[in-house]
Amino acid sequence: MGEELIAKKFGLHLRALREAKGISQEKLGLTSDIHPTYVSLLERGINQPTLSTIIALSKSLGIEIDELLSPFIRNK
Amino acid sequence: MGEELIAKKFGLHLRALREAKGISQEKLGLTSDIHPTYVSLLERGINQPTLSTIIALSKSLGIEIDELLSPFIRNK
DNA sequence: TTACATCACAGAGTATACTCTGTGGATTGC
DNA sequence: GCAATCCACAGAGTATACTCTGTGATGTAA
Repeated sequence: MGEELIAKKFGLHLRALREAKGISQEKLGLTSDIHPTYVSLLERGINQPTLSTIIALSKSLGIEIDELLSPFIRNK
Repeated sequence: MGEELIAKKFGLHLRALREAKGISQEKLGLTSDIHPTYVSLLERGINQPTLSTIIALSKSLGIEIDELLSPFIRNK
């Protein structure tokens, strides 16, 4: 799987999870200590997150890491 | 959780998984297309992986992502 | 001893993750 | 109309992820 595809899949899933929570990129950025413009970059699949970013996002979204990364895990 | 602690926890776990498989950093690097010296940096907790690196490592180790990231997932 | 495997580590370079400031478009509600 | 919210996006900067080459230490086996 190419890196671009990985970033796109992650971004779409992140956006879906955030919208399911009904919060804005701005608010997600505040609670996760990630710059809102970077949340936008992640959701659009332009950049891909590092481990600490993944952890911060899942914590801020109130979900486990394997749910945030479920598109990359079989049988989930 | 600080970024350094995250990198250290990940590194220790990665090393344990690799040694459990009985393969060298060199071989893991070859099969995952990650430079062996970088595998060393990850295992020593000096750097932390991006999502694509996490995916490449788990695939090369023959495990799922949530097993590679289990130190950061509750109830695992 | 020699040779080989495995790894830590340094140093230098490139690519990209991430921050920050700002602009502007598309809503929505007053 | 105006104001406010939400977001895409540009541009510039800093931090760090990642590659590559090389050296040396350790252990093990011929």
